[in-house]
Amino acid sequence: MEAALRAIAEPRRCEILRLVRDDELSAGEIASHFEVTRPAISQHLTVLKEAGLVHERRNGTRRLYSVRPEGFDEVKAFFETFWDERLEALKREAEREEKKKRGNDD
Amino acid sequence: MEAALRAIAEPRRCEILRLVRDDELSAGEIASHFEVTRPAISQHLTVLKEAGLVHERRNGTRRLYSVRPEGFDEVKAFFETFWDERLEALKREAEREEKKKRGNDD
DNA sequence: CGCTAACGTAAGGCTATGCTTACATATACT
DNA sequence: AGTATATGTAAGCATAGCCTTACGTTAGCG
Repeated sequence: MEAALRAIAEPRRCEILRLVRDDELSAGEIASHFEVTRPAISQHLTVLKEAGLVHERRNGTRRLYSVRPEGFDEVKAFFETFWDERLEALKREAEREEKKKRGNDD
Repeated sequence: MEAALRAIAEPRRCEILRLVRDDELSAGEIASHFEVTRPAISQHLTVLKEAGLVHERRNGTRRLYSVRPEGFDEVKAFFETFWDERLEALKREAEREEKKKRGNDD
């Protein structure tokens, strides 16, 4: 999870994700969209892959990258549960208040 | 947006967000939950505040922090539109394919 | 006022990270 | 086998980020 968030938080990687979101692109094609050198992009791709956000498929000497939706699902789930737990906590609090009120009616 | 993602991606800040998600806590109360020094937490709180993820309310000499749901909404919206745009792109691609197929029936 | 409590801010150290220039690897093609 | 193409990996540098200690600031209280 944390790896995925850190990976997405980097602007260049976020841009790469946009590129491979719609099309499956080779490392070279991806790199051609940026000003930085090819190795820099290669390193970003490694980070994204290890974070589970992209999928790598080899075809001959080329490596084709595409977005991996399951990785994003994980992040989305994090945000969902974050608020679910909040609601749970608020509900428990409300019940506690209710009980207190009934116990010693101040 | 990017600021919010970077802010959340940091483990300590993520933990802080969990703390102030359910309760409004003072800077000192938040700091007491961690091993690191109080100034370190203060700096994290500044980052979270500038990212729009927490709200600061002053009460006397204390500063009370609580989560700011709108900040999270922004991040959630990012993920939503990310996939919406993807679907749009896929749809356009499909239509292009369809047209091509009809044009020269190979 | 002077003092204390609860903070934020500044300056500096250390590590992580993003980038670059080499270099290594691996697949295809002749 | 020998060369070219597409790519990852290594080493090193510069900057950003997290932490600590020291100091500034603001609100309450005698």
